[in-house]
Parts: sequence; structure tokens; C-alpha cells
Amino acid sequence: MNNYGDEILKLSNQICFPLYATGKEIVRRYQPYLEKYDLTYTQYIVLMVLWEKDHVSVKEIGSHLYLDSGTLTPLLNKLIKKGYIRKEKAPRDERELIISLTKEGEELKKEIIEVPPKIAKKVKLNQEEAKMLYTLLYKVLDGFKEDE
Amino acid sequence: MNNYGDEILKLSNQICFPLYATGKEIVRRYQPYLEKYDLTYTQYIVLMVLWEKDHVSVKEIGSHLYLDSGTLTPLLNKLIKKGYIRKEKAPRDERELIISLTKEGEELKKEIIEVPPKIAKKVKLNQEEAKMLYTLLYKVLDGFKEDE
DNA sequence: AATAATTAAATTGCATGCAATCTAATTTTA
DNA sequence: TAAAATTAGATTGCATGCAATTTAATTATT
Repeated sequence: MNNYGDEILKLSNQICFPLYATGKEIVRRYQPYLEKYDLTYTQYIVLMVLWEKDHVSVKEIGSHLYLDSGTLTPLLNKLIKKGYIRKEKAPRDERELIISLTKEGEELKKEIIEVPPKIAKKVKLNQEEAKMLYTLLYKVLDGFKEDE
Repeated sequence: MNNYGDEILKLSNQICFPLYATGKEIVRRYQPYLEKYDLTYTQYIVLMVLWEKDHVSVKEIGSHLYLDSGTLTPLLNKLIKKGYIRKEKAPRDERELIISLTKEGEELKKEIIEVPPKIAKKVKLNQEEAKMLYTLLYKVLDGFKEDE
């Protein structure tokens, strides 16, 4: 038989593994560069959210990063202990925790911009390919979002 | 001010973040379908390797899946406990462990083919897009391999 | 207003995932 | 061939990542 549907099915199936593997490799490749700042990849992307928009709730961080409180709560506590962020209850809604950058957390941004280019160099895609990959990945992510 | 550095650090400008996020989502989406077979995603892909080629070493499984012994050793022990695989020392080289499917492990293959189509349906890409994504992901993975 | 439903974050428990180190077996080399 | 180097797996320790549950605060309902 091997019709059109079968082909898509096979390909989609084959796509899951490289997605999983590449995601994992990204984290692994970042680690040595972040070590210098005593950060893990996940801690780094939490800070990226805050550098873009400070004073956000745990919920909002989670929805940007596809992470839940089970992951974020202990991770945020570690970032507090490292002195990069601070948390306080939202005055309007005491269920919410507002996360903010400390001065140290803000300063870190200036130093850490040296890191992404180093990883970029290892991702051997030209600009066009990178753009295509970016588009396709968000298509998958958005498609997932649809059916939940 | 919004200078060059700011742009670099924006989540939306990074190819790494969607790679990380999509990989994570893949695992998460698989989980509910694999639960029925008492398998996790990682255990499932280990079995996939074996379904394709039985009697392989831990090392070989790891190189296919980008996993090391620190991950595989306990995971393989769980699969043994579940009765899907078995391990024995390689007679030629006693450092090597040869992993093989049990009858139960082989049979599982026939049932589990129902799972990938369910995930495939959630990955909302057409054939051309899927093919492109596949190519780009392996380009990234192969590029990583180069510089190690 | 009192109760029910919902929501944000914390907690618990389990399964990775990986760096670093260790042990035993095999190869290389001096 | 004896010592050194390498290699395959196991172990340890730490950091996610997520489902499920709990707790506290807020909102919706009656």
C-alpha cells in the first residue's frame, strides 16, 4: 500500500527522535559556557525571560518556557540563593509570586551575551536554514498547543 | 536603548530555545500513550533500537541515542525488571554487555506500532515540511558531532 | 454572604541526563 | 612481556522535568 498517509506517518515518526536528541544536545552544549556563570541552561533561559521583561509571575515564566511549578519552584530558589533574582508576593493577588532581577542578575546580562554566538557557531546552519528550522519548530510547538 | 546585545538575548531570536522546548514536548506528548505499556519515552527508544537490530552493546545503544552509561545502566535494569530485555557479557570482550530482546520485548513491537501514528497526528506538518525539518535537525546533530 | 469552583505555587515521587570518577578488561607500547 | 594507556560499564551526585496532590487565595454561584 504505502500511500501518502503512510509516508507522512513514517516521517513524522522519524522526526520525533531527532527533535528529542537535538534538544538534549543543545542543553549539553550550552553547559560548559554557562558553567563560568554558575548557571545551568534552564536557569539561563529563566533569566532570559526576565531580561526581556522583569517582574513576572512564576506562571508567566512557565508559559514562556513550557515549564511547570514543579520544575520552576526549586530552580527559582536556586537563582535566589545565587543572588540573581528575588521573589515577592503580588500585592493584588497573594497567590502569585512576582520574580524580579537583582542588580547582580541585571549585570549578568551584559556578560552573558558572549555565550549565544559561541553556540551559534557550532550550529552549522546558514541564515536561511536557521530561519526555516525556526519556523518549522514553532509550527510544531504551536500545533501541540492547539490540541490541549 | 535596545541595542545589539538585547536582540541576541531575546528568546524569540534564538534557535536553541525552540529546539530545547520542542524536544521536551515530544517526550511529554509520548508519555500518555506509552503509559499503557509501562514505558517511558527513553525506554521506548531503547527498545526501538533493539527492534531494528537485536543483540547490541550498551555503547552502541548509547551512540544511537546520544545517551551515556550513566543514563542507560539504570534504564536497562528497569527494562530487564519489566521483562523486555536481557543482558549478558560479550564472550569476546568481557567489558561489553550485549543487550537482547526477550520474547515479551519482541512481542511488544507489534502492539506498540499503534503509538507513533497518534503522535504523528499531533505534529501538524505536511510531508514537505516534515522532510525539511528532518534534514535540518540532522544537519544540526551532525554539525555537533563534527566538533567533538 | 456562604459554598463551590478555580487558580497559583509548593510539594512529592519518579525517571531521566550528564559530568566525573571508579573498576575491570583489553590494547598498546616501551 | 610488564607497565601504561585505553575502553566499556557502573556508580555518584546534582539538576531537571513532569504528573499528581496539596495548600492558600480568589472568583463564581446560589
